[in-house]
Amino acid sequence: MSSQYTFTGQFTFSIDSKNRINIPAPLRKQFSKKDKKTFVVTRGIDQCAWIYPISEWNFIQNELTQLSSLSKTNRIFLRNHLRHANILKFDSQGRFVLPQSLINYSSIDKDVTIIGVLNKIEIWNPKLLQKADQSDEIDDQSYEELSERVNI
Amino acid sequence: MSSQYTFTGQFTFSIDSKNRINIPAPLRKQFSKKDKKTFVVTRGIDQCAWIYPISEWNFIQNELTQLSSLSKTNRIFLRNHLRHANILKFDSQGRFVLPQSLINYSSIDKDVTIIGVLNKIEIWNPKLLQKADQSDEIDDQSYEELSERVNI
DNA sequence: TAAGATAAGTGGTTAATAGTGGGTTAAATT
DNA sequence: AATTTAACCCACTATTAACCACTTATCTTA
Repeated sequence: MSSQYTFTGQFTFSIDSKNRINIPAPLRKQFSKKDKKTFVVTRGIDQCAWIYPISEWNFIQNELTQLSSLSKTNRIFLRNHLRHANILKFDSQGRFVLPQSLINYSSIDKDVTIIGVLNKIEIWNPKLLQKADQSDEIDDQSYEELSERVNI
Repeated sequence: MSSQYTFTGQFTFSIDSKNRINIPAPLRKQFSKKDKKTFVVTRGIDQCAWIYPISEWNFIQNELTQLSSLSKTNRIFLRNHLRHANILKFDSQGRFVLPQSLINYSSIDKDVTIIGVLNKIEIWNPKLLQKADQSDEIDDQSYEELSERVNI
């Protein structure tokens, strides 16, 4: 099953004095009626926050139940991915308050860069994203491997 | 599956004070009804912007959904390819506004050269395209390799 | 070939929406 | 009860998107 969400694009907004962040309108508009402005914010694997519409999150949760807790890797993975998940809604203006723990985790200060990555939305400190841009290069070998899976 | 689009030709237009670019009528006319004037503009691999009709883009996007975000290479790849993708429509006159980030990326100033390249349309700064023409030559060896894949 | 008609490219104006800031009330916590 | 926190509402401004208008080019038909 593939996602109904296809978030794309990049936006730089500011976080206000009440820790509210506006979801860019083009992304917000994609939210289906059934998801009712409800989503999950959690830690990204990189130093950013991830947002999943609730139906996407439920789907991921389903996959996670397949992982046996007998494996240590699985236990750690499950713990770290579930404990930081917050179920939230955005308000009538399309904003939500980013929990302090995630502000700390992703070192967010005043400005945030919001990017659409298919089934999720990422919230970054612009400077950290820029740094990641520079350091995270894909080597030729990896490109070769990707080219066998994706035809662009 | 092969594309329904076969864009060809070259056109030089101007970008106006509101960053609008006109899609040349011969290219525009090819847009199918189901795509409803909707397309994606994103970074080209060379220093230009790429336009995909939405159905073409969806096909690419489908392949991208197969990549798990647990892989670091995948995360970087997905981020960098999706963040610059803007879903747009052209207006009743057949124009669209080129996002500032892409204007910067492709160093577009006043005039643009628009060329059809099968399933996508490329937007260039005329000077850069000319420069690419001169420097990007295909050597005999590469032509030999191509000849085994394409029968012209 | 000329004239009219149609379409294409370009420019500007107006109306709607998006982003941002702040205040008020309700809820929760201590 | 007092203080803090969160939800809700209202308002301002800048940007964007829809609309209208004009000029140039192309096509058609007499």
